[in-house]
Amino acid sequence: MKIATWNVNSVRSRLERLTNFLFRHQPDIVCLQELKCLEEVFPYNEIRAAGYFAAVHGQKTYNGVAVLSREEADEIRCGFEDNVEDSEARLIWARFGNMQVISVYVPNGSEIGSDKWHYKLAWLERLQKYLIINFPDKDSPLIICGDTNIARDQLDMADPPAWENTVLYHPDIVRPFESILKGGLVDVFREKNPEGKIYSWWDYRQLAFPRNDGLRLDYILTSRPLAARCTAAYVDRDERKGEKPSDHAPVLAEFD
DNA sequence: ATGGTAGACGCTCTA
Repeated sequence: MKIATWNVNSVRSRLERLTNFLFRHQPDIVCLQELKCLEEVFPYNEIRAAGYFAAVHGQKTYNGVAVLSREEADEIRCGFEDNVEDSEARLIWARFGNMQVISVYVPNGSEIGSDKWHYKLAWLERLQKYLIINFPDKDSPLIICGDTNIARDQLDMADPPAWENTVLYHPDIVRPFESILKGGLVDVFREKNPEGKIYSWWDYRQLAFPRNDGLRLDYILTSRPLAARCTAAYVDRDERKGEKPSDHAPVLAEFD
């Protein structure tokens, strides 16, 4: 089983890249973030022609998440369903038999102390609560993929001092993220690449990609029994090259 | 403190 996660930065402007990616890798599941479109204009036909079903939680201009799959999901749910008023499409859950897959797009946070920063902190608390309430069986097959907008530690940053106390690396977000992991999830990329210094995002500006001045912001997290069956995890850097790349490269993991 | 780039939308916001 092959799983991928990719912040595509607009699914419509990245459609040809995405279908080529699907053809090249033949993943079973792909979690997408930053669709930047409503469900009614999501390119279902092209994705279906590429051999995939799509569970979509869309939003105009911003955010938007999806789960693409070879087999159609048995059940789909959007958002935390926690009665908090929230118009941002940042989480979708899909069930395939007893396996559950979640695509997440954690808020960026803009600037420390800003309204968006406080929204990010609150969102992470809601995510933690959501996981505790909805996934009490820590041994059931669960996969959470997405752009967390969080680097865990120095191994996830090319230039750690540059990111100290920014919205992408700050104790107030690293702490809850580590707490979520301790709740029974494994960062399978880290497990397979303990030496770190491999990134999934590079700013479009200042030649960040050619200088490999990146961060690892995109994660594949799984429950422990699934993680034990992970055979490989890697970043497809080629997708950050060439014409019109997303600023994120896909992260992939394979399971026996 | 600013600006560098990209995408969607509509002359600005978000990342």
